[in-house]
Amino acid sequence: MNLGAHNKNERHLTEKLSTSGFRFTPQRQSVYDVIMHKRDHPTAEEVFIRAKKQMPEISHATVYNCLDALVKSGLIRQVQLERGATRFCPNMEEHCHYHCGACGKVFDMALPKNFTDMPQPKGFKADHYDIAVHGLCADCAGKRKN
Amino acid sequence: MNLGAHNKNERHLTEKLSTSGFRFTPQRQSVYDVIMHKRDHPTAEEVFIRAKKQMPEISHATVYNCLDALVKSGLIRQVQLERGATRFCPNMEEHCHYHCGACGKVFDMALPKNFTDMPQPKGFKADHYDIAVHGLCADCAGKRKN
DNA sequence: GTGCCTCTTTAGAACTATTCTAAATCTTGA
DNA sequence: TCAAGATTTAGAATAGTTCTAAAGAGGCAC
Repeated sequence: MNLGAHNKNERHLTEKLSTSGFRFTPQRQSVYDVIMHKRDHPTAEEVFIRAKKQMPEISHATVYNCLDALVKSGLIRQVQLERGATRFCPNMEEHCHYHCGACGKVFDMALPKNFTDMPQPKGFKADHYDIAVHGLCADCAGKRKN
Repeated sequence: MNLGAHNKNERHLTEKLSTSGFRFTPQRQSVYDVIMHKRDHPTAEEVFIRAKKQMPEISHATVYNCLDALVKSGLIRQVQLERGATRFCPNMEEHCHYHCGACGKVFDMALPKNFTDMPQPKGFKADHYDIAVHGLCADCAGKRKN
C-alpha cells in the first residue's frame, strides 16, 4: 500500500471532519476507506459488512453515525435511487447516476457544464443536485431482448 | 363539480389501468382523485389519510396496492426525494423537483427540451429521469437569513 | 498528571415505511 | 350461475433506520 497516499487521505479526512465539528475516529476512517475503496454505491448494510472485515467489533449504529458524519462533512454523498436502502457515493463532482433496474448497478457520468441552467422557482437557493436516469444497462438490455 | 371533466378523467383512468392489466375499482379511483386533486407530492400515508375521508373503510395495504397500480399504468410517478417515505406526483411531463429541506415543500419546474442530452454509458437504455434540486425555498431562505 | 466534560461507540430496543399473508369479497367470462 | 382470478381487508412480518442508555475515549483546564 502507498503510505504517502494513505496519510494524505487521512489528513483530508481529519481536516474535513473537524471543520464540521466532528472528531477523527478509527471507525470513521474505516467506513470512509470502505466507500473510497470499492466505489460501487453500497448501502449502509453493505458498508457495515465490509467494515466488519477490518474492524469486527464495529456496530450497526456506528456505521450509520459515521456515514452521517461523512455526509455532513462533505466527504461522501447519499443517494436515494429507489424505495429501500440509501446508497453512498464517494464521487463529490456533480454527476449523474445511471441506474439499472434489472441488476441494480449504478454508473456515474459527468454532467455537461451547463446542465444546471434550468428554470428555478423564484428565490430558491439550490444546495445540491440529484440527477438519476433509470433504465437498463447494456448487459441487461441485451439479455431482455434474447 | 364539472361532471363532464370527471367522466373524462374516469375514462382515462379505466383505459390506462386496463392497458396495464389492472381493473378499475372505486379504491383506485379514490386514490387517483386524491393525488390529482391536491398536487403536493403526498406520501402513501398522506394519501391514505385523505382517501379515508372519501372512503373510510379503505385500508393501508389497498392504498399501497392502488399507488402501485397507478404507477405501473403510467398515471402517476413515484419520487424518492430523501430518506423515508416515497412521495407521489401526478405530473407525467418530464420535470424537475425543487425540494426545500426546511419546510419539505416540493416545486415542479418544466425542464428545457435538451436537458436529456447528456453523455450515457454505452448501450444504456433510459426509461425515465429523476431530476431533483435540494435547497431552500424563497420563504425558508428568507427566514434563515434573519 | 488528574478530573471533568463532551463526543463517540456499543447492543439492543423502538420506530417507520413497506410488503406479505390469508381470508373474504367482488368481477368477469364461460 | 359458477368457477377462476383479481382485489380488498386487517393484521403480521420485514427492512431500514433511529433512538436509548451505559460504557469508553479524547482533549482541555487546572
